[in-house]
Amino acid sequence: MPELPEVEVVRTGLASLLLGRKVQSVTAFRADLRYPLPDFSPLFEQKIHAIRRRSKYLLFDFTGDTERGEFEAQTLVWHLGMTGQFHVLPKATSAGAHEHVRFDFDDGSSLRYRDARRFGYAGLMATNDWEKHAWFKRLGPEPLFDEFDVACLLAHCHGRKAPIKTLIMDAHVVVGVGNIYAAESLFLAGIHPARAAGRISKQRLQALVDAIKVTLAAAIQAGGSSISDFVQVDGKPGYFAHNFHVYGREGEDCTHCDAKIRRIIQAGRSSFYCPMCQH
DNA sequence: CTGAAGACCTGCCTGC
DNA sequence: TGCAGGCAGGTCTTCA
Repeated sequence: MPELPEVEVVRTGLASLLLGRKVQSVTAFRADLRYPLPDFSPLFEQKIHAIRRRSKYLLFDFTGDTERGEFEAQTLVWHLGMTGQFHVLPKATSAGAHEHVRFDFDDGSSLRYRDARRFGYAGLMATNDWEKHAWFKRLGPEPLFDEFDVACLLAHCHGRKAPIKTLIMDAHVVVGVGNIYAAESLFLAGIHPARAAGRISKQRLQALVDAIKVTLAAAIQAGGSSISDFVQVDGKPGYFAHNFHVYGREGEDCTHCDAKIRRIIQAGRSSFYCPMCQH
């Protein structure tokens, strides 16, 4: 399901429903997803006081403050993989297909995690040092922050023969750019996805930085992409798919010229581009 | 170090 | 209708 915009839309939806909720119980219906699930028992009686995002990870911050006493504040880290979904439903609602974990709260609601392919994963870590965890310590900048700029991208591209598309999808370079938005950003910037990263001018890399920011921001604004099974927390679909210029449009007309959109395989993934507009 | 390929797992669509 | 094959948004590991 998710690239950065989808995760951000899920984060907003969950925050609107779950802040201040106290955990009554957590049930895991299996021992692992991609990795073994953590022991959730430290979260018992704790309240969610913030829901944040870093890269494509959701971070649920708990208070550490319960009737049993004070505990070190914990952060529940969750990655949705390809098909993970969170839904907030009344406790009485029966489990759906592929529902692997549920959190029951004090107000009668429950948070359900569903994930058909089980590429998702979760971890529980101390709030004051989650950034030191292996999942985070080598991540690149957030694409929508000022820290991601042309100087940063240029430094990673220098001397690299790897295709630019592979490079912008590398989380050590910049986080959150997945297969869909990489394709869309490269189209906007007029850069061919197979072009060697080290052979692109600073000016064109600047255009790419701008295109990534514009593309991701527009997708968040639109409520995420409705590709396949992406749904928001309340079950409504995202709408960004209606705005795709190249992704999933092999053989169709380019939106800017008379050429047909092409598909190639890079690093085992489909890449879509316009042979006239991108070089 | 770099870059490519395979691995994880299930569902859905296409074509025979 | 049934079934094989290809494909899917992400990351991590392995190999040359």
